[in-house]
Amino acid sequence: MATAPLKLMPRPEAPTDGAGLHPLIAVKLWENPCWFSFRINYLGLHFNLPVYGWIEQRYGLMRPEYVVLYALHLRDGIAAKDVCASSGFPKNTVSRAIQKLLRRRLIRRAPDQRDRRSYVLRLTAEGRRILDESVPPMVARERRMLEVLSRDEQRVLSNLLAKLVADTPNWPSHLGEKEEQ
Amino acid sequence: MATAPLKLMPRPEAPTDGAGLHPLIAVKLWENPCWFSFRINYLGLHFNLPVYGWIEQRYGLMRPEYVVLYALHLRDGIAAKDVCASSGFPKNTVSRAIQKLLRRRLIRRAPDQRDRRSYVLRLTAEGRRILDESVPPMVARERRMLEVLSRDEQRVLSNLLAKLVADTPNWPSHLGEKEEQ
DNA sequence: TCCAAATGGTTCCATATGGAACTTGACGAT
DNA sequence: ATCGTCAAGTTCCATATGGAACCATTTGGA
Repeated sequence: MATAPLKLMPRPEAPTDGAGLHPLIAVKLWENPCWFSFRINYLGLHFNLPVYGWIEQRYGLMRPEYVVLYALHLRDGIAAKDVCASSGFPKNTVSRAIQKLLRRRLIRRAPDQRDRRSYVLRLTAEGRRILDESVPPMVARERRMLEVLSRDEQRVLSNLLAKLVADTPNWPSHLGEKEEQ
Repeated sequence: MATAPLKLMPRPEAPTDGAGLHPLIAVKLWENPCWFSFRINYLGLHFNLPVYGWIEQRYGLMRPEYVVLYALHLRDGIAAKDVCASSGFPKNTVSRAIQKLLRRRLIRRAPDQRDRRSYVLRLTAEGRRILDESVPPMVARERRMLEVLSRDEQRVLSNLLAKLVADTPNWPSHLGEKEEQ
């Protein structure tokens, strides 16, 4: 039982910032009981929209397809179920994405020896090429987003967000559950 | 020109946490050049999925519809364009959401005197009732998510995220732009 | 050992979603 | 005044998306 969280996060400092902010965005930012989820979602949007828009019109890859590709970039040899678990996409969406990537020869797959229902996915050279080309702009975008924060602030933010992510397995999956599903 | 951001955020402490984490999630968390956007998106997911799932099956309201409702909860008398600007939904989606809310008498609207293309949106008593009922569980969810953080950590996190949101108007809207669209 | 339940992946289908074109009104310049 | 441009909202349409049912395999209990 932690101490009760704050009722509402107050405007931290003089709003010298927030100059060009749309009035309703300012309201959602400063007078919102759900300040956390709004900020998270809003920031996510400002990454996803430009990044996945760019990827789609440059490579003709939908978001789920690129998500699969990117996951393989981090760990070659994973299975569809891993992509589902780590991305939150439903398995049919991931399945379809994989089909399209196979047809375009950006990945290949082999039956998993340990579990014959499953497949081991791997990047092809062409798939790797696309990633080598597209990841740097993504990273650049992120850096641009974080640019207002000092290096120390970035470190602190990283730690706090990591703490939250690491705690997600303990969160109830539905609303109104009495904890412990 | 700020100092160059960190190449990669290192695992901050001994991974005493991260116990029940799926291996690929751990990888995306600790070995990801785009650590920020992953964490943001992942956390957003763990709010949106349960919350909007609950709202849909309880009230039959889709996400865009509830977003409109919630915006009116924060500021009565806004217009559709404000919801678009602050939520990131395209205007046709918001338009449709408003139609459905009108038909269900959860909101009403009047022509805007200053601009006769536009409408002033307001909650009805029934709309307000739904909000009074549904907002507390949402807030509870958020609190549950933030529970691992101390009150001070929550305050710091709030400030850092607010800084970022306040800076969004300065971000280029497309990838690969040479700053300053 | 065998059967029920769970799991990885695919297919089917209904629909929510967003791009593009359109209508009406505002607004600035000449 | 009048025209061209832009903005607010709506409608149309093609499609990406996710729920549900399905098959094949694995798992774990009795």
